[in-house]
Amino acid sequence: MGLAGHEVVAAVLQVRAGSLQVMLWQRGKEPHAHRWSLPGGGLGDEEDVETSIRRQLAEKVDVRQLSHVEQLAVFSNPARVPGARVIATAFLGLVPSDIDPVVPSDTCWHPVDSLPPTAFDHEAICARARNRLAAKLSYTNLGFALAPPAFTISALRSLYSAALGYKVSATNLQRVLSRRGLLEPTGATAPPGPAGGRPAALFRFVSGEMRVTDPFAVLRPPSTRSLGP
Amino acid sequence: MGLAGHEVVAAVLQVRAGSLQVMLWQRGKEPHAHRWSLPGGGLGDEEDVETSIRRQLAEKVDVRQLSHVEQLAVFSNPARVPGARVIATAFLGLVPSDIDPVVPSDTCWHPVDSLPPTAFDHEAICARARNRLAAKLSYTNLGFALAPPAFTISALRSLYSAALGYKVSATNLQRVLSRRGLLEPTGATAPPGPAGGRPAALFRFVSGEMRVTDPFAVLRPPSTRSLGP
DNA sequence: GCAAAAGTGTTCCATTTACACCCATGC
DNA sequence: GCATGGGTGTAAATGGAACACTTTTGC
Repeated sequence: MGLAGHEVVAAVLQVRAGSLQVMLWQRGKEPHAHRWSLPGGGLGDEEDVETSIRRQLAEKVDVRQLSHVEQLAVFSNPARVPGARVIATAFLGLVPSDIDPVVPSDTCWHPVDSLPPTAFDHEAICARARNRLAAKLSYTNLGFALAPPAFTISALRSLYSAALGYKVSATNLQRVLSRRGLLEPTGATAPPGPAGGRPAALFRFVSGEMRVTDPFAVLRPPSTRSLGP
Repeated sequence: MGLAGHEVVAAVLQVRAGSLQVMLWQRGKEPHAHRWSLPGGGLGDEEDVETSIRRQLAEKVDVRQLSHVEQLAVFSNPARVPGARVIATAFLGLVPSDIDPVVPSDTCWHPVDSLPPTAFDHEAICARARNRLAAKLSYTNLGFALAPPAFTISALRSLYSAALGYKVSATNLQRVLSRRGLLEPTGATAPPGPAGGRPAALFRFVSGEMRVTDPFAVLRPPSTRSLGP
């Protein structure tokens, strides 16, 4: 194993059954036996932290279809884990809602709203992940990482509502994302439900790479003429 | 020294002489002799990364008056430094424009626009620091960390212009910051210059702690009545 | 009085929200 | 036909940008 005293962990989030959930595994041994823990582990000699967390998620829990991975922060409190000192680089990982990864028997998903007893500082890491996701949904195209390849606007609305924690209007969601050029219609439609109703058009995200779409909320650079240096 | 293979470094930024500058020291020895480097060093046994970078800045370069410190990211490319592997937690540090820290003779300030040859990945870290500062000036009260205890609006305008890299209007700057409740008049005024002119009122920032002031650019929660879950 | 710098009032514009209305389908 | 969900048109509100105008000083 590579660098001693350093680990990488990830809060992998997905919207499942209408709520935002995080993947946790239950520890079998001390310390913190039976508590729930984020996946992760040591850093290899030849890998950077992002490569490492992707490898470990793929090896340990078969999460290969991450639609987005980004660094959150370093957690370095000397007492964060008992025993020899370990500092952690924490990541946010996202999985589209149509994927159901095969996970080991000690691993399952938990709503971020009601976490079971967690190990170490993993609750704080989950909270950080959640906040980062909510913030970026507002000013980037990160919705692509929660959504399947094609979706109706109302399906997208549920994803955003679950991730943000409050109801989002389908009308305005479509308008905002369309005006920013993030959505395009696939041309196909979804069949209506048993109760009838107009068939919903299917959309896709134009890009699968994260991009900032609302860079300057205020204090924009002057628009037309230069005001000088 | 504490944890092997891990260091903390900081891009300390300050607006000096109308431009945004970063504090760098010139390396005397290999590797990367004569190149310019960010201050930092190893992590002690009993300190977390933020405590560590604050200690090192205070010890090595007498920067005790940091108005703001925040984590940027971990830089972990296995080849980022020659020899034994070292990963770095990078910080952004800010110093108010009225402070002139005493720095060692090998250390000086450089405009972030025209950096000298830098060591390792320190140029990328500077770029990250700069971008973070510019972004947070727009949606937080972080201006307090660049400004002296009391200042005129046009002085504040220069600070924002230097940090953002483009001209900011004094009129709108005052309006935006006042509406958000970030500024308050001290009651005093600054004397006009030799050419005359109306004396400028002095202002201060209400808070010296960073706070997000513009949390939802779009996709706000519904305003009045709840739409249900 | 005049120039210079500071501050305010007003208008304009972009964007988002809210809501009413129209559309397409199953029964 | 009518209930049900989907989509659009449109008005209202928000908030920032631009710019003209007033205020206060030095000379």
